[in-house]
Amino acid sequence: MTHTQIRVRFAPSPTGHLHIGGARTALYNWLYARKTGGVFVLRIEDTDAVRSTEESYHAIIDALEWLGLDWDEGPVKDGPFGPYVQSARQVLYHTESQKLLEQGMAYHCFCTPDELEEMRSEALQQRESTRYDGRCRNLPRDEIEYRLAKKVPHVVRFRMPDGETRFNDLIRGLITFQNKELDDFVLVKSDGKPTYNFAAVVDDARMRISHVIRGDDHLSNTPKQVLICKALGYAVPKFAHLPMILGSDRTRLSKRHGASSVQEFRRIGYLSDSLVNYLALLGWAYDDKTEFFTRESLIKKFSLKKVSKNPAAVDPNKLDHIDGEHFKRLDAIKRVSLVYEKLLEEKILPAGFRPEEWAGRGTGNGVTDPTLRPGAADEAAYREELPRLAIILKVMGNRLKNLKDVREKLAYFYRDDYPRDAEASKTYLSSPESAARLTQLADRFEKLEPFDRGEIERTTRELAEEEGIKAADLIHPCRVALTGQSVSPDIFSVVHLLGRKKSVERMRTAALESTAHTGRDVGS
RNA sequence: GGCCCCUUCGUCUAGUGGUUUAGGACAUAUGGUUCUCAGCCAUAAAACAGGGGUUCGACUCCCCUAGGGGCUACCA
Repeated sequence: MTHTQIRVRFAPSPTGHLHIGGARTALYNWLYARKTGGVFVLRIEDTDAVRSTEESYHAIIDALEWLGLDWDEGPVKDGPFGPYVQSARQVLYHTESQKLLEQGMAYHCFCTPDELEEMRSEALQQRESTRYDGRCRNLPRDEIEYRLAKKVPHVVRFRMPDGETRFNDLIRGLITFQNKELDDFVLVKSDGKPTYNFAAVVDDARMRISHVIRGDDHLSNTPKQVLICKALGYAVPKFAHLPMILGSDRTRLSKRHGASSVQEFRRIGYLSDSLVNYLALLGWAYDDKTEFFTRESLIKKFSLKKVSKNPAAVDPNKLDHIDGEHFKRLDAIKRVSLVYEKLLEEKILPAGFRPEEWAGRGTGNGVTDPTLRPGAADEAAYREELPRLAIILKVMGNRLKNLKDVREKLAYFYRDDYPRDAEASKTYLSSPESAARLTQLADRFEKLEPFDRGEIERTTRELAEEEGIKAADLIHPCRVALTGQSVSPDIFSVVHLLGRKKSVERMRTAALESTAHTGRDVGS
């Protein structure tokens, strides 16, 4: 075994979804391992029997896989230092705690939770420290044997030595704690399970972890862990404590802050590449310019030395921007299939959607692919719609910045119950003139041959000129009639993509509604 | 309360004693282009928490104060 091999780990507890704070910790560990040619270990810390769930375990595994953070050793992918789930390592914690007990570095404590609670509230009242007072520290040997034999519930506590404990944090430098500030903390709970501090140290040592990279909420636990290491004769790993990630209001991340789990970001439609890129930037920067990174470029550029010390607040705007950058760079095929999936997920694509009804053959719009099989089953719907969707995306251009906006920006291409902006209708569809113009324009579209973008524009401008009005006076009502919004891509392309049938239909409906609203006949 | 950590534009950050009138990005505002929007181009506003030192010189080093965060569980 090489002693220089770098081994890092991500050790989540399966008590909920993977938070973006945890995701960032996992990412930095992964990056460090990949950068140094080291090993990335995944370990599940499920010593809290009450809060750990199978569901959370799967959620975390899924999230890591989605982020592309593959581990070299861990659940699913076994390695030489397994098992990698703490509940399966019970014997080990037991033997290690026995060692400590035998050497007198730990002791049995029979205090009940009630006693401890009393101790604590008393200390609080006297405005004293709430540390354990050590009343079981020096129980007579036979007394201990007796209670143990009688199976009196007990825990194992660490016998805190005098002196001070220091360690050199890779990000924060030398940190010193006075041991008397730490108390005789619990190593083994009364159910026989190890506490976090104990299990983590034992596993880190047995798994040969060389660098512990984790959130800075663990900074205060570190001296305890160093002390356990020393008591057990383990080599002390190097530590790197990452700054915390805060909500946009700079308080601790919680449900109030909207999306905070990887799973939610995924559901909203962020690309995993984007989340990885954004998370990397939360607490780390390569230089004063570069902010677009792929996993590969991050591996090249990442360095623990450049990790910042101060907590970072999540900025949804910046995430959106980064996401847009990645979305923009997607190749066309990939983008089309991602958007198609999103359309399905969002249930925008109605079951049994038939492209030809919208812009299909015979409308002369040239959108359909002649190689497509007619009457295809639903599974083939994708293949059928693909060419049209590709053109929709091309026409949308950079207006569709990400997957997140698919619902809002693409619905009118796929269904008739797309959202309508009341303000837009009021502005462009409420006058008698607009109804009349829509009708005139629809009449022309009905007869237009060929029905392509160029002809659509030509006839629209022609009508405007004949009527002595600006083209915009035709364009705006038409846009609202077709899309329900006052913003859209190039309107002639939209008419073309929607097809003659749908376009004319929507324009006539809008004209009718407009007439109904004004309450009188607007015929010539 | 005790201990530990942190403090550059609204946000993420660059900056490691002089090259700085403190740079970039997001967001914001204004103008140009256009059928709207987006985009693109140009421009603007925006920060070294406060106070003491050290030094010829401090955003950079030290101390204090303030603010924020963490730990102080038989949670992790």
